[in-house]
Amino acid sequence: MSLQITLLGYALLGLIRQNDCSGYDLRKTFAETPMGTLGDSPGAIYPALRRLEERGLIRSRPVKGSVRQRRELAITNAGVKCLTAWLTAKVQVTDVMSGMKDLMLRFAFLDAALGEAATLRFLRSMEAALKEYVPELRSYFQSNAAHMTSSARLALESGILSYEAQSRWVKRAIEVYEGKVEGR
Amino acid sequence: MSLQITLLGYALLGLIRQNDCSGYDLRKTFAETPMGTLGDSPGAIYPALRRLEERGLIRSRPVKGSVRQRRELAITNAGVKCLTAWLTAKVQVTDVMSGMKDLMLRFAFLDAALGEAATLRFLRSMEAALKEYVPELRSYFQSNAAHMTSSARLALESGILSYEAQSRWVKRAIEVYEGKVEGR
DNA sequence: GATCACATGTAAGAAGTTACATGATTCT
DNA sequence: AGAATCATGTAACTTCTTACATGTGATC
Repeated sequence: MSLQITLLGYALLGLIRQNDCSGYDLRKTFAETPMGTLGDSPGAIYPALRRLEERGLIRSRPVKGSVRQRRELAITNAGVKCLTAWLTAKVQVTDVMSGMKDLMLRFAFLDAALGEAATLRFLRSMEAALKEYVPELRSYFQSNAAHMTSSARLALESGILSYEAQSRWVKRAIEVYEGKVEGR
Repeated sequence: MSLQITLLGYALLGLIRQNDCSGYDLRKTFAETPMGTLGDSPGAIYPALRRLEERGLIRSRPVKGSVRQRRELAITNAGVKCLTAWLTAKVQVTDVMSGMKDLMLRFAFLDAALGEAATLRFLRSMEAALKEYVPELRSYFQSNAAHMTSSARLALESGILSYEAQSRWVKRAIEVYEGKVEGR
């Protein structure tokens, strides 16, 4: 039973952990922030919430005081545990390969949920994965650039540049958090 | 009827246009190139190919000479038309918002399929979309950075940096193609 | 009185994932 | 002979998209 939780599911879980809120509030959050690309349609959010509740990761109850029909959502202990497992999982090369979106969502929730030391561990793990992947990409580029069209070559270069930009960002972020963790 | 074609569908269409090939060849391509993230499972590819054929965008026929049971795929006129429409569509801000993956796939196919002038048009369209989106992101950052956690702030910065890296790349790519188009 | 914002959902259908199924051919 | 590779597919399941459905309270 249960098995995997989608990115949308984790996003909902992470937001609910930060503040108890309603499904409608969550939709608004998606609509108004750069997280919007995760899907802001009720047809995705409400079923995802129901699944989280079925799995015991959140609890919902109608709000008494309110005149409107509003259900307030709260994370459970099991939910916190599940979110933590996701947040602390080692960053694999395949995670980096499939794009930064998932990783950045994890990172955005990290320090509020688990503190600075955990955030730093995440960043170092991400740095290691990038250090493994970027040379792979570069070596693919060097072997294949010759027989690719200009645009395909440039497209690949764009990917490499973007991972290099991520690498620089990660380095800077580590410095920021090293300062925080050490400087107490 | 028919309606939309997924990114995987366009990827298949684009690859078949470049070289007639089999489903197995396509799987190998996905497995061996950085395009792999589009999905290399037979359960995705074969149904996607069937849909393309049902819509008249590709044709398949068993290869006679070959001993193995192998179907060779070829693009039809309708397929070329459909691919061209996708490749030449104006880049919207929403396209940029949902990530560079789709756009870079389009770009990778562009010059072999439609030549340098079309590639340049695409790049300029993409540049315009980025010029609209990056300031939006920056302004969101400025309004909200104050009440965000450090990690959420850094995550957003990472997104901004990555779009800025894209902007620089696009500028350089435009220069490359301007040289090509003018320098004849 | 109508329309907008709040608030929650369902229904139909498309597409992807994982795992399985099948069979031929080449390599060891 | 057995294993790996070539080659094509199906089945069950999960999830997302788009569009619709429903109803309240506030605003014009």
